[in-house]
Amino acid sequence: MARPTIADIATRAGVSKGAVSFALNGRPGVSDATRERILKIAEQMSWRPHSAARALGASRVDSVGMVIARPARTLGVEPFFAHLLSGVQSGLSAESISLQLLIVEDTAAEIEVYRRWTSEHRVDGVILVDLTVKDPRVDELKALELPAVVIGGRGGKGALASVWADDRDAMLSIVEYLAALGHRRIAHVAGTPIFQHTQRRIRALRDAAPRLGLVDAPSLTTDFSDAEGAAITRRLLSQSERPTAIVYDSDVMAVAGLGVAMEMGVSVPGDLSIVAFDDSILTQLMHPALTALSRDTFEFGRQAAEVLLEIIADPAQVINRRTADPVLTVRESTAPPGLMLPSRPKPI
Amino acid sequence: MARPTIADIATRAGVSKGAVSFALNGRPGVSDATRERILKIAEQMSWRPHSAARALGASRVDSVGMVIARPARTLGVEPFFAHLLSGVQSGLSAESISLQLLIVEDTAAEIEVYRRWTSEHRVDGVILVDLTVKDPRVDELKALELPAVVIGGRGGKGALASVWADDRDAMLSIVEYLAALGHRRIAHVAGTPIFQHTQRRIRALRDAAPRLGLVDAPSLTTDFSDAEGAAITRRLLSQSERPTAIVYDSDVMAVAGLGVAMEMGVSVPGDLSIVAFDDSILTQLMHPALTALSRDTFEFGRQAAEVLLEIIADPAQVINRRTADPVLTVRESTAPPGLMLPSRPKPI
DNA sequence: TGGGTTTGATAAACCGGTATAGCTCCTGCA
DNA sequence: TGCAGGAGCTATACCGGTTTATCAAACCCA
Repeated sequence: MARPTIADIATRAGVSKGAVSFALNGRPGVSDATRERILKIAEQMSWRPHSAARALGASRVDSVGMVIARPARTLGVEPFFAHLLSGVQSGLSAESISLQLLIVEDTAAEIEVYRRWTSEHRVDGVILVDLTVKDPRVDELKALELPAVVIGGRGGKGALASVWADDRDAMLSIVEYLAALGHRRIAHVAGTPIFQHTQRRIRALRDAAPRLGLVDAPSLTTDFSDAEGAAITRRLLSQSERPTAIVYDSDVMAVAGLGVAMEMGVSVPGDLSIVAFDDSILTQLMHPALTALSRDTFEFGRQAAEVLLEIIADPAQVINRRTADPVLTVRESTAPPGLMLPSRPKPI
Repeated sequence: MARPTIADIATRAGVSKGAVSFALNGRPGVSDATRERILKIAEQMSWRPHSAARALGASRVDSVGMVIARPARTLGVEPFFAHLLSGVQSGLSAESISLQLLIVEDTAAEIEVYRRWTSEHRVDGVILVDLTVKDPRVDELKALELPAVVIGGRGGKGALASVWADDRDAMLSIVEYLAALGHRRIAHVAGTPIFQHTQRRIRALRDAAPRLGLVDAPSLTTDFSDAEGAAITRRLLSQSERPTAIVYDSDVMAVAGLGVAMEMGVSVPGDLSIVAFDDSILTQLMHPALTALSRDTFEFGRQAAEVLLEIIADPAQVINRRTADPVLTVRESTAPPGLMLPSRPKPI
């Protein structure tokens, strides 16, 4: 009882292969009665298209790819990718398109993968993350004519399709809140400057500083690691004029920063307010729980998938879709500067 | 300049398609001289096999699948999957086999995916994680005749291939260490009892308790969430006879437990030692840093991929490969019970 | 020197679909 | 009544590889 093919269905229904193909794909060429009959037989024999056969004839593969170029050890901690992935899949599953995921070490390897995928016809399109300034992947993908969607960053003049949230607004919502609390010395422990989103956040803070009357608003870049996050925090808190609030570009760095504050006897949020530019279970596990910017990452992924399918259907168009704005979830790590706290039982 | 096919190579080399196929696949049927010539031309034209065409003729697809059945929100925090994935990929990339990843909500959906993959010929085999007792997936995969490897749990009588580490030994190494420090009241905040590894850990502790002279060694099951981890810890620490050490089945729960201890004024490791049955950046970020059991998850994944490829090559065999034993990484959260600590600057 | 085996290569079938040219009715309209 | 046009279907080519049957030439040994 091997898997049935459309030929089997054809004999059983007493029609030709072509008729079966028409019926199964909802194309004209067969009467409604015949179509009905064929569909029923296909159902009975539990027929499923052989993906390779279909991919060979037509040129679509019903599969899209996503490559993440980061060393594995920095991956798992952030729920970002897990949520993004589920979102992407939920967007794809409607059309029962499958997803190829690859984790590689660097961008060079990533580009190599795109080349291979294209020449082997393994994917119909790809989803890009972590867009850098002057990202070489953009040109490469254009050259390969491989449909692509950029997550989190306008495709720019190069004009790949994109799905993005407004980093600028997000940063503003954080610093405006801190300024409203009375903070004037706000530091920003940023990520790697090669990422476009890092750049946008830095610029947003710099631009807003005068308007909000901030005395000092330095952005200090890091490699996103907990170690550098801690080191920079240590430096900031050792200055004679300490910041009264620090914004971290990731939850991991924020947690590391909190640890440093504790270790130095700086009370949070009494002496220092902390905000994480990314929410996760991590921020909630801490004592005090960290105020964080929550983004709907799942939805982000879902929309990216949706846009990619549209692009694949019609590669001529360029779609730039803006997703819901991130919202600031205020928890226990932010307060007016210098606030005397009612004694909590040993804050940690 | 469309992608070259073997027909193009054949004309250019002045031979038949068949000869080209033989040459490119290193099979006998062509002379060394001709083979050489064909390979050079293929190289020049930068030929790559069309994956669909190859999959159609032969029956392999050069692609394996992995389905993770967990709600997305519990995923990302643990680096487990990220490391596992990279490991799997490193094992596959040698043979340039691609990986299909799917995150679904439950086992029913997972089984549905296996059925679909099989009937659509999308994968040559699959990798299973989170084996439960009486796991329905085992029978299903046998029925589908889909090659499979179980990660972290012997295939059992059902006899799927497997790659496993010794949970029993791992648990023993933890409790023997704690017992050696002098602990006699050790509690175990376990995961979900439906998982085989949870069962094995519980049994290991129960069996070892008398030998180690443990007064009390309860295993309390949870859903692996930080909330339940915290709740159980609260209950344990409210008893008149508190445990002096707690072993947590995951790093997230251990962190939540640490938070509860702090909140209740129980000093760690002075009054309570904490061990996490899984290591990650989380455990290192805490103050005190948590003693944890480190497993080489990457290697785990790599070996699983390796075994899967062997199984695919020869489905008759059953491989059960044991990986390197996990090791206990001692940090700051464990000490002899009742130890007076030299004052640390505000331990958190 | 002749029959049998080995070597190197070819032509053609095949995998399971899709696309298309073409054929046979049937209908409608002049 | 004759014919254009369309609906409904069949036959067949095709996608890009792999595999098999076949065959000619070379080789081997008695």
